[in-house]
Amino acid sequence: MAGSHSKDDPALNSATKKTEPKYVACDVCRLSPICSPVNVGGHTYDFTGKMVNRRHYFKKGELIFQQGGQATLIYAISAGSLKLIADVKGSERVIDFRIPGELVDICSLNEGIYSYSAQALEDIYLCEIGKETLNDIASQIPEVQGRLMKVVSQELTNIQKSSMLLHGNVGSEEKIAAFILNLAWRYLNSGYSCTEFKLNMTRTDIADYLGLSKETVIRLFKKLQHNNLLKINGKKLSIPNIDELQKFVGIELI
Amino acid sequence: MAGSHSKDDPALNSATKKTEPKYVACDVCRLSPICSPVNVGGHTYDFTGKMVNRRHYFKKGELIFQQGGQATLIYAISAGSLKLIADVKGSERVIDFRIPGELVDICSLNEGIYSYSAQALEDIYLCEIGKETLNDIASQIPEVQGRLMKVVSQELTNIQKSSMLLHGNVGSEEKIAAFILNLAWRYLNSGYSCTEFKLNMTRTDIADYLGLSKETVIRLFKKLQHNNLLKINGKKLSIPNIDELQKFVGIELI
DNA sequence: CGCGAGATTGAGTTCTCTCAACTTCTGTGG
DNA sequence: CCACAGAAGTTGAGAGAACTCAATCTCGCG
Repeated sequence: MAGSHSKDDPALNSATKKTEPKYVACDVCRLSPICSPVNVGGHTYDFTGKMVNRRHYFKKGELIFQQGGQATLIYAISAGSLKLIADVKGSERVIDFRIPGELVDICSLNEGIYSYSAQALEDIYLCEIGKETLNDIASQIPEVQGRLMKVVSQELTNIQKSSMLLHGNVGSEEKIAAFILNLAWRYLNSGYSCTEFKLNMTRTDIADYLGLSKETVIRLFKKLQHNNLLKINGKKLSIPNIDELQKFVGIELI
Repeated sequence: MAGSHSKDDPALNSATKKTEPKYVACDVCRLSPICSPVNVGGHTYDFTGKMVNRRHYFKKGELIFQQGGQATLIYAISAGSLKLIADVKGSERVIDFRIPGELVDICSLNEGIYSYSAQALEDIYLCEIGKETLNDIASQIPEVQGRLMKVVSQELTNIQKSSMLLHGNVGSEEKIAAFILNLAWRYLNSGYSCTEFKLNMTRTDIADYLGLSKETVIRLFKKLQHNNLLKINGKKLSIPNIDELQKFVGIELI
């Protein structure tokens, strides 16, 4: 019964076909203020050609950048999703995930090196912006500076909100629910359905991200499903009643 | 044997005497770029008088601002420390702590309302900046805009680093160690000793912040002390070997 | 079709929480 | 300065949650 209508839903289906992925619309991308033309002294300029490399393709499993490497580019996801991972005591730890429309690592703006690695969870397309060029243009054109400011402070708010959500919950069941709610919220921000989307990461990734074992994640998914807070079928997830989920998590996000 | 040299250590002793607290130096404050005079067209202007209210006093336990309230001011701590708390499912949850030199809630820059409350952990002094005025001046003077950008993106990096540190650890013992390491790093950033400082918050606050019970926090403190990673005496804390602690946590921060 | 990664399930162990008693610290009023 | 009350910190014991280990199942891909 499920899946009949999922063929055209980009959230469920991004880049699964090898041919042409569903790119996210530029106007939901967090970088869109930067990519829009600028009006200076009555003339309109488009700087993006100088610094934006659009839709760079990366294969599933490929590393986009590596922890410790020189940070010269800023990435935004056009299609597909990825995970951020860091080496902690010799083993890999999942720091976060990124979905279409989101920035990958805005922190690198004022950091010289990447503090984690980014790995494609599926075939993805990224827009890349040269950090140096962006900073140069921003320092010369106040309008761009202002927009960049908007982008960064919006990102700050998002990170803070996510962190509060995941951090504030004691029980593991609530933690997982909060994780899903956070994802839902982010899909909504990128113009997708917030009640039905695909979990592109493995259970192990989720477990690692939340600091739980994969078995616990599986069992709590089942428990949440039993309590009618989630419906999960493999990687397909849907939220029957988002208000119930929010009540359970204890935070009004959507 | 302890305490003989602690009388003049501001980290150990901020605002414990009722008379005059040890204010943090302006040049370690995260807002100092904003408070410094600006050069415009060959002339030097100091806007701070227009928008900065210096060293506003708050009593221990007092609320600086409240979750849901209108965010009109941005705060930086001049002396003392505070906790950020939010209401989750009817009960109070500790979101984070702030120490001298740090900004209290830079997120409110582009949010209309506070997403949590701030409560003084001891008698504190705060510098307040009017949000509106700051935004106005920033939009008119590129130099200020650029500095504000610097402040915000630095804050973004800090939050991200803290979140990564606390989020990335599986075991509770490592979680607490990471919390202490994070505090140490922040005290260092504010010009204090990173190996010896005071825990101004209660054990319950720490437990709440980390999602543990207060009993577990106490027991794990004891365990960490037994393993020579920490020395704890009431609220006084010292780190015998910070490299050992970092190795234990698995992240090189200092 | 078979391989391998990922997902699932069960059983036993370990860790953390809860509850309750008790001690210590702190601030206030006499 | 002392006594007292309330808050914070500490400790122990039993219950519950999450982890580990191991076996099995499923699905996508070559």
